[in-house]
Amino acid sequence: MTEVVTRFAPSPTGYLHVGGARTAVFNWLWARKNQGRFILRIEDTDQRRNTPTATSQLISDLKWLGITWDEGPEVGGPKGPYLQSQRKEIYARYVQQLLDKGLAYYCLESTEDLARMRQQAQQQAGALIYRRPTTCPSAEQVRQAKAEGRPVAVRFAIPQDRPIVVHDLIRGRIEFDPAQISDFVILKADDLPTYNMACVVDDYLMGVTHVIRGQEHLNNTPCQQLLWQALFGDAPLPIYVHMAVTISQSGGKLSKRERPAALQAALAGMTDLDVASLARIGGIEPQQLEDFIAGKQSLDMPAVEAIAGALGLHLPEINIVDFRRSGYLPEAMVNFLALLGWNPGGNKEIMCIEELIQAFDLKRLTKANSLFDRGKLLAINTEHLKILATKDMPRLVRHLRAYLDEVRSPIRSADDQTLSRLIKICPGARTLADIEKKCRFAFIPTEQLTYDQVAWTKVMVQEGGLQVLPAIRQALEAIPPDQFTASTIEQTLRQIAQQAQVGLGKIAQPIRVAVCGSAVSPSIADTLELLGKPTTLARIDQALARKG
RNA sequence: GGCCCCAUCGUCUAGGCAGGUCUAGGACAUCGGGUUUUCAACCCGGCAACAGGGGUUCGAAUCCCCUUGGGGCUACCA
Repeated sequence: MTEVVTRFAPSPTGYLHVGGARTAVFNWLWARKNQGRFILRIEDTDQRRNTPTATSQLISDLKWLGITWDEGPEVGGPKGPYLQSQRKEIYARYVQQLLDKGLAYYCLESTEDLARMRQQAQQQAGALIYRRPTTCPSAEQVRQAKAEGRPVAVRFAIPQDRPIVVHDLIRGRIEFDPAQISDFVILKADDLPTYNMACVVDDYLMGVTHVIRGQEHLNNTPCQQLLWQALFGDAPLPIYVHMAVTISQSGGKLSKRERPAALQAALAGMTDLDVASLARIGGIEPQQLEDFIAGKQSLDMPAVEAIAGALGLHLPEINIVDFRRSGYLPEAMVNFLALLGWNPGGNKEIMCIEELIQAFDLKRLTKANSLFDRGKLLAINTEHLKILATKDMPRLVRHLRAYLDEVRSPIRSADDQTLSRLIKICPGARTLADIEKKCRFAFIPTEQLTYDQVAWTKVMVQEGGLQVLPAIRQALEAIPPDQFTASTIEQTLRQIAQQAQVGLGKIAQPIRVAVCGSAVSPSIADTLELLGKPTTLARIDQALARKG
């Protein structure tokens, strides 16, 4: 039995996308399940699209998810380098081999030539299918073209003598007609290989046994298989596994465009817009914002996020960072991603990493595309939050701290013991953001406390909260400082409620609004204990003074 | 347009390959009720699906064909 080797091979064009993360999860799970190796390979052969920071961002997103690789950037390995841009000479050797064997040939068309040919083909049959001309450019012509700075590419000649049969682990036998497949470019004019070429060479050299990827690559597979056979003869092909893809609510691919689209839709639906100040927040011109709202112009991410943030708008999460910033747990993310297109067969859904590795099986991958459902993610996150709180509090505290740092919450100054306490007094929280929102009142100075006007009017004015507050204050003040604990506070408040013959809510809500400024916080006793006696009293006084 | 993949509740799916045990199971969402000091969580209950049409068969969600619908590819992107 040969060792299982899988790889995740993203092209570094930005943040790690959920779809990419899902591919990474499946490859990683399969390698771990089989005690095999998992490789991270960076496919940066497109010089125009790659951004310099993308690789490090990608790496930090994978690390956050808890995905570790045995070979790749940062950890190295025997088959490196793991950045394709650093493997140029390797690919060049293999391209030359194909050229020598007559299985590939040069072509000298310019981009404009190809565009013209494509247009012509469109009018007749459909797509352009490039075929080897009877006489290909000679070595002399190639040299001359290069000297003149004209583009020179190398194409692979698709053998036309037999159908191409691909075997896919979940889809079975798939037959392709070679007449439908264009002779594709393997070496670009910039001397870098194309995806199909680099992928095949690297998968072979790195000993990849299972190619697990999205089904958008299914049509590349005959090309890659042909290339593999031309280059490596009878060497066993990797096992191809084309997973169904994840699509968005709107139908197509889950795209980064969803975030700007959500913002645009929200802005377009607003009546009283302060375009000038919003544009300033986004760091753009008012006219640009107008055009964006009208759908005439796009905005870059920082601008989109700044404006959405100013409006308190929640944008749909697309990248792994988005989920991290929304307070999701990595183990919930991995659990959810794994369940998108796979399931263990029984009714078990909530699984920790170890359980996922145990249960994972490529044969149980689903064939149909699935819709990304954030509601389900939320539910899974809620479960994991609950599990971690009882089974691994230190770990949960680390997650919470990382989240607080990420969103620069005032709570981030608290020590670990306090964080663990916050988690305990927020038992039903769905995300780390819930905990932050619910507890931040205790970490801002009393004088900077803001009051939610709706809650204030309802609880303090309409329901007469301000009238009962002085008596409550008196009772709380009577509690000795060393006994100002949740249980004593609760006892005291219940007594007041009983004597006044009202429900606890009539007592608790006015205090809550007075000390938190809002109608939402942990249970009232926990809230006051967290605040401490002096602050509690000071805030009640401040609230009482507020009525004027 | 051409080629490839796919099709069970609103969503993720079990069941399909080895046809009867499926009056189709679970989870999320939703709705109703309960608990409750707010939010959330929690408990109980309800609604809800085999895309359509033809075959094969004693019998089809399951096998075959067609239609329809969805997705992907059709780059010197990956």
